[in-house]
Amino acid sequence: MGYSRAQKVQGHEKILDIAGRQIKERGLESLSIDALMKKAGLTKGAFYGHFASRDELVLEATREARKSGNAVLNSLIKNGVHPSFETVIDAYLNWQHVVNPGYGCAVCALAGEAKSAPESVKAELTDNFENQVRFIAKSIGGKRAIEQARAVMSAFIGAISIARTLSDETLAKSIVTETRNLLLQSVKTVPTSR
Amino acid sequence: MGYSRAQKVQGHEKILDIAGRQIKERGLESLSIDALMKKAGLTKGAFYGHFASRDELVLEATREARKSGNAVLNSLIKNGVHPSFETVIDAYLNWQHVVNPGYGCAVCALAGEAKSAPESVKAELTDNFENQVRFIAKSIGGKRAIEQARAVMSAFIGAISIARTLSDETLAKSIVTETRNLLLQSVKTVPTSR
DNA sequence: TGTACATCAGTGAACGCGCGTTCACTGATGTAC
DNA sequence: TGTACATCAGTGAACGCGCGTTCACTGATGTAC
Repeated sequence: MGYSRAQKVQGHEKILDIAGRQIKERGLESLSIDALMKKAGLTKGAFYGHFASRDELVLEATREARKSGNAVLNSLIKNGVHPSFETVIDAYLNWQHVVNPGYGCAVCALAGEAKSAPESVKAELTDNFENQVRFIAKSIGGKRAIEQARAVMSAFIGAISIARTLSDETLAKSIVTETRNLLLQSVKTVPTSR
Repeated sequence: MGYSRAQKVQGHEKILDIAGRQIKERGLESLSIDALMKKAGLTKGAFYGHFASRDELVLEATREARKSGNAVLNSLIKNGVHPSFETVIDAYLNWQHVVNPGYGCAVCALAGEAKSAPESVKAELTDNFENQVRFIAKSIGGKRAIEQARAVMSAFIGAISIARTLSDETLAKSIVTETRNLLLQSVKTVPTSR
C-alpha cells in the first residue's frame, strides 16, 4: 500500500478527534480500538503505530475532548472577552449541551465515570475544570469570585449530567432552566474596573 | 452439597447488596459475575439461578443501590420528619458522602454513566431523583418548592460527582463547602404551617 | 415418625465471543548517491 | 534528474485472556406416603 508521513499526521488527528467525541458520548470504556480505527478509515493493526496502548489513547482522547468541548464557551475563553455572568450561564446551560455531549464540556461528560480512571485522566479533568472556573470567575468578580465560580461550575455539571440521565425530557429541560434561575439568584456579580 | 431455600434467599440478598454498593463504587460496567459471586461466597454457575442475565442484575442492583444510599437522608425520609433546609444540605453535602460512594446516593454515583444504560435503569434513577426532590422540597416550602428542589438536587449531584473526580483533595473539599454556601444564599425557605 | 423419592441450589468445566495486543509482511514514500 | 535502497504506515491473521452464558452433574433439602 504505502502511506505518506502527512497522511499519518492526518490519520492521527482523525483518530483523536473521533475518540475525543466518543468518550464524551458513550464513555471511556466504550472506546473499542477496532471500531475506532474503522471509523478513522484504517485497520486496528495500525493503532499501535499511533499509540503505545489503549490507556495512552484514553488519556490523549481526554485532552482532545477539551478542544471539541462547548464551542460557545471555548470561543469566549479564546477571545479573551469579559462576558457577563448571564452570558456564561447561557453558554453552558442550554439544551444543545444536554443533547450533544460529543461537542460539549469534557469535565461534564466524564465526571461520572472518571472516578475509577487513571490519575492522569483525573489530573487532565481537574485542569480543565479549573480553567473553566477561572473564566466563570471573571464574569462574577469580587474577592471570592474563584470560590463561587467553583460552586457554579459544579452546579453546571450536575444540571447537564442529570438532565442527560433522566428518562423524562420535560423534567430534564426544567432542570436546566431551574438551575439557571437558582444561579442567577444566588450569585451577586461585582462589576470590575476592567 | 445441598442448600436450603432459606439459604438461597440469604444468598440472593447478599449478591444484591454487594452489587448495589459496587456499581456505586466502581460503575455499572465494573460488575463482573465471577467476582461478584465469589464475594457472595458462591461460584459463578449459581448466578443464573438468581438472575436471568447480567442486564437483569444491573437493573436490580440499581434498585438495591437506593436502599444502601445516603443513610442520613434515607432515615430522615423514612421517619417522615420535616427537616430544615440546612439539615438536608448537611445530610447530602458532606465529605463522607464524597469518599463513600457505596453507601451514598445512587443517582449521584450513576448519573455520569447511566447516559448509555438501558431505559429501565434510567427510569429507576429518575424515580429515585424525584423521590429525593420531593423530600428536599418539603424543607424549602412555598409555591415553587419542587422546581427549586430539582435545581438543588442537581447542584448536590454536581458537587459530589466532581469532588470525587478531582485529583486535588483540597479543591474537592472546597467544592463541597462552596456549594453549601451557594445554596444557602440562593434558596429562601418558606416556613410551612405544618 | 420413618422411609423413599423428587426437587433444586450450587458446582465447575466448557463454549463462544470480543477485545487488546503482536507480528511477519507489503508496497509506496522518502532519501542517498 | 534518475536510479536503488531503506524506511515505515498500514494490513490482516493470530494469540491469549476475561467474560457472560450453558449444562451435566451432585447431594442435601423438602415432600409424599
